[in-house]
Amino acid sequence: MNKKEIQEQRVKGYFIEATKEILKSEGLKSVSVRNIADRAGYSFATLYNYFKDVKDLVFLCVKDFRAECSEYVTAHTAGVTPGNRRLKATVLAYMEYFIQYPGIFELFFVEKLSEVDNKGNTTGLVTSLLTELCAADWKYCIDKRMLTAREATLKQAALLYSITGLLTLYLNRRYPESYSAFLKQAGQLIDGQLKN
Amino acid sequence: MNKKEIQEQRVKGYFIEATKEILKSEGLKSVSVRNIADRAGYSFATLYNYFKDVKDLVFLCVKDFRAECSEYVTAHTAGVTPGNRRLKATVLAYMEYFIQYPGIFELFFVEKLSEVDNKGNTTGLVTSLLTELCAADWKYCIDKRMLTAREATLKQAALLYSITGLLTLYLNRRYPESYSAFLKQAGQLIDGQLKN
DNA sequence: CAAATATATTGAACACTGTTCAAAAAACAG
DNA sequence: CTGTTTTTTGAACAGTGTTCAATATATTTG
Repeated sequence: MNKKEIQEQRVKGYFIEATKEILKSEGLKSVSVRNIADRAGYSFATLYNYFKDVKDLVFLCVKDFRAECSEYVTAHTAGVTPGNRRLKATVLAYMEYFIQYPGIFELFFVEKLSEVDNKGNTTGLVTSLLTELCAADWKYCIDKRMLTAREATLKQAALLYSITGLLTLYLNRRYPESYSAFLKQAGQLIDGQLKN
Repeated sequence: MNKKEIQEQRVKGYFIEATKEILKSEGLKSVSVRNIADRAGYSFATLYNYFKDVKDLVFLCVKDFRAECSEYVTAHTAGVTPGNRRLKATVLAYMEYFIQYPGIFELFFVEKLSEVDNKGNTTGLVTSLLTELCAADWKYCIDKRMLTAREATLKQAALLYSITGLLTLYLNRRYPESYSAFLKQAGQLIDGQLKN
């Protein structure tokens, strides 16, 4: 039945929305079956009629947050000169988003998936985001003969790993100790990767 | 009394040893108060007479693992030509150690500390390890006029972030998908950072 | 050595976690 | 309204970390 499917999607949406709210406000540590269900207005047991387990539900949020992060970055880099300038602005905005929502960083890069969740393919969604956001500017640099395609691929990978590492250390270990020091490191990192 | 202190350190050692065993074999997910106490031969309640909470105990393992990792790396880079060659070998051995013990990577870079645990200063122990292991070779490169001191500092930081990010993505998201692809990325990353 | 005191160890209890399942409630069909 | 199907639900179970009063073990004292 179509009606059933619509209603099912609606209820699923309530649970997903509740989970996203908790992730953005209190973070991953506060995400629990009872907590989600309370916010969604259902019993905790109802959750299991719509999702096979809580991890399944949690990782369904990745798609939405990916889109939100994408919008955040494009909104904060509108009007910046294409090429290296916008590349740097893009990466900085990307980091800003996760600094603002540490729970989403945890969800994207830290929290273990349940088991073979090849369906959602979280890894692909997560790792392709920065690549996608930078794609136009890498292409710009290649077209302007500032880089070869191979160099761009290498730099893009290096940038993804560096940024992920810096965010990991800052969010989990407060390293560097201050936000200004973090920003300085981020700047040096990006400049270092783009130079030459 | 000195006798009391010796005995206290002994019992503490039993708990720490038990925790380290679990971390190396089953990983962080299997570390629980009851699990540790069972292995140590005590009741779970006894643990709280020696440590303020389980996180306190867990992070006391960092010091030992740091030393172990250090030994692992120096043992696996003995006889390698100093400079860029040994720098690369050092970083690769450093990664190997965490690939071998993913639970220790989690402990070092992921697991949240309880509260202000400034006493143990986990962050310092963790972030200074790679720096320490590479120090002699950076110095070598500077002395040989291959790098300026400032360049070395920048490259050292970039390397720490890249390596941490690559390990994070590989251990938590299986990205890249195979170990051989991971090693290839690691090689490219190190070469890229060391070049020029 | 025996009694009194101090210390160490312990299990019960509490509040949480995720998950399952049979019973109750609601929706739908005839 | 009755009978059937679907949805929702709380009880229950096995886990988690932590606290605390009771017990068992050492140590000191008479």
